[in-house]
Amino acid sequence: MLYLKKYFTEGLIQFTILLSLIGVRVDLDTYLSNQLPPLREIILGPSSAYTQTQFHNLRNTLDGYGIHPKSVDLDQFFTTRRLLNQVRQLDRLSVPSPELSTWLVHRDPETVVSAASQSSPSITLDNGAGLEDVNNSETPTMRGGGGAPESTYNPSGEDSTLGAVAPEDSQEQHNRDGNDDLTKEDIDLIDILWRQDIDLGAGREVFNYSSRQKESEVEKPSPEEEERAEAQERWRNGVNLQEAQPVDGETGESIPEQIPGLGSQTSLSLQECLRLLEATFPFGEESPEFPAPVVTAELVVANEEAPSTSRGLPLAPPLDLEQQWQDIMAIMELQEMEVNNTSENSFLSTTSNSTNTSGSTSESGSVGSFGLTRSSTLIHQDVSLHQASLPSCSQDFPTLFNPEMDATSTPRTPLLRMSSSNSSNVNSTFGATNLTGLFLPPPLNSTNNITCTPVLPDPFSTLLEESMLDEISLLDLAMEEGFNQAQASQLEDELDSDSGLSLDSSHSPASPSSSETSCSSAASSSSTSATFSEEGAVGYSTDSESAAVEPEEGAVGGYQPEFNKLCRMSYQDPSQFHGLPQLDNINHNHTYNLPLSSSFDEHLELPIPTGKKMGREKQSKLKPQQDFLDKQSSRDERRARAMKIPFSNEKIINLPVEEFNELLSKHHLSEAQLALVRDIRRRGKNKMAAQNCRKRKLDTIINLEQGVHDLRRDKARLLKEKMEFIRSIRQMKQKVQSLYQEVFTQLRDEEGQPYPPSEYSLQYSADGSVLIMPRTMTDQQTRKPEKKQKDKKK
DNA sequence: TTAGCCTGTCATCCC
DNA sequence: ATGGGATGACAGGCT
Repeated sequence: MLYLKKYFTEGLIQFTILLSLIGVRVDLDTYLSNQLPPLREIILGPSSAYTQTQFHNLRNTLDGYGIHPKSVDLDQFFTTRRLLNQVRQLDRLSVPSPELSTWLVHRDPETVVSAASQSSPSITLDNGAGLEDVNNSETPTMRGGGGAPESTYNPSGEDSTLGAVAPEDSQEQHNRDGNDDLTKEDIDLIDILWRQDIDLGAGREVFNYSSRQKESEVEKPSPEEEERAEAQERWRNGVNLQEAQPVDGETGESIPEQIPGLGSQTSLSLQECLRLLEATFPFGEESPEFPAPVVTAELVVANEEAPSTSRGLPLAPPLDLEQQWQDIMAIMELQEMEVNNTSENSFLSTTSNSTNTSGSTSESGSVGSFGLTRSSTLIHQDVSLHQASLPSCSQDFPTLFNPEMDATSTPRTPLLRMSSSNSSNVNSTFGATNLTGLFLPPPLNSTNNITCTPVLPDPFSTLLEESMLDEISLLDLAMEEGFNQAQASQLEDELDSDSGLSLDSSHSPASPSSSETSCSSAASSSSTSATFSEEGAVGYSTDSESAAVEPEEGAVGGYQPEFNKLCRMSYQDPSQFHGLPQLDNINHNHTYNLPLSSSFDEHLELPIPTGKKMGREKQSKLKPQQDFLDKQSSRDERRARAMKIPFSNEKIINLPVEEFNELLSKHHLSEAQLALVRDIRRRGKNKMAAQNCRKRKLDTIINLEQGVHDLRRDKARLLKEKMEFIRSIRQMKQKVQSLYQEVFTQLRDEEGQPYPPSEYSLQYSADGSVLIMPRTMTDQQTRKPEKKQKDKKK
């Protein structure tokens, strides 16, 4: 029971942490019953996957997670997994560069070439004419990947995938060389951005904070500081933009108190919203002006609570960029599920093409990064850039760079018109492919248009901001619940980085959840071949790994170290393999650490390993290394051989206790031999136990990763819902406000004079009637609860 | 040469 | 008391 408790505790604690971090209350039962069967196994107890004799059955499943992490074909599986993880990482990291390169490509082929070779700083994204000119000639290049003189891009799907990440190689390398924190990407982006500022001759003052950082960057600011700066700037921009909205700053302060539910409730029903609205937005309480949106109020709160942490800036970045992007990415993922309209090829063509272009020289690479990094920093500053990149859907959301998301970026023609340098062009630019339609329900979109100032005309900006604000509110919530910001972020960092897990929820073409698993399963099912070793383990190697074995060595039965790699697992129950069609023809050797002599003497029930089952490297190594082989034989094998143990290590280890004792009684062994045999048995058992233990750990990690992915998705969905509700609330508030104005202006006192709004206001009474009251009275009534709430906050 | 990973082994706890 | 499973820690080999 203890281990069960342990599993439960482990899973529960980690998920509790996750949930607390995310700020989403999730019904665990739902996950246990529906979404996370593996998790259920973890929490409720060890599953069959944890027993040595049954996880073979899982080999047959198509799901990658069905392949047990320590299954015998896991060599192939994890090799594939590692590679795919790398690709996945590249995919994430690369998002920026390819996108930017595309910009250059579209601007002008010759310019691109020159940019690639000379890193021309004269390139400006505001040059609309250039983009227009290239429109006709460039479109086929984007789609087909051919024709572009500077492109060496291979249009094949696989290559395009890899090609798309080619420039990220350096990034990946960089990542590998540096620390492995996820936020490193952001740091890299910032770094590139700064370099681009200089390269393009852009005034540093364009990036208020970044430029200041840049000036001091000669002294090499730490990556953490850079990241903070980035987040800070984004956040401050979010603040400014929010404040720029037609919002009454005075009223904005009271709103958060009025709608406390929003902070702790990430999912509100419409009725709840209405109820909240009614309950918290009494008529006439405030000035007739429209009160500040809730999100703004939350921002204010965050602003007040966030201590200044760096460089005298008053505001600290309340949220993690990576987290931010992942959230949005998850939202996009959600959208992707709703709008399943992909066009990977054209997307990949574009990215790959641009990849090659930007990758031709280092300068061009940095130039290629310009668009993304710049936009990522200037999402709220440079409207034209930002909007211009929106059709591809990736400039604002670099980590969302995802072919599956290409539904939003499929039309290329608008992209070529993205030369608009003012916000008025946005609507025409988006035209039929307006992302708003994908992202927001039409009514909400209209709401957005109503409530947003021209500063924020496009839905992505709003979305991003709101997502950020949601993050803020969630963090606030977390802090209210006992998490301080540092703890929360630290925890998140630990979860995202230190664990070594890729919590990336992106669904790239190399997405682990799909391609990786299918790849591995395919490899294991289609090209597996059974291998047998002296250790008695059954191994599987793919064709690529298969090679001939030296017959004499097989006959000798020497334990081959490399061979061991294919035969890491020892299994006790060969019957588990029966019933698996693709494994029917597999012979099984369940000996374990079989001593050479005994294996020869007893002629175990297993065939001599054939050369086919040996790895290629083995071939090259085995021949000249007969002595080496002996050395590499397991110590127990050698000991058993030396002690002339008359039976195999496999028997020593795997026989049941009764049979084992019987075996010992049959052979008259010396004390030393008996001790050795028992040691061999103990070590063999422990070895398998260790394998299972590690396997279990891996399983847990994988399941947790999946769980995190699911939670992120849920979080994104909830955030999206919340945003929609907020928009609805805004809309309703506006309606209420207009109604209020209309009613108020029509009211007349006994003398037929209108009531001055500064002295009177309308109040809802409990019975639904509307009263006009002097403001002095309403102030007295409303201040009391305000005070109470303020006290509560403290 | 070094770091990271993998595996085997030991010690220990627990059932 | 014994066997054995689970797991942290460590060492050695490999890449």
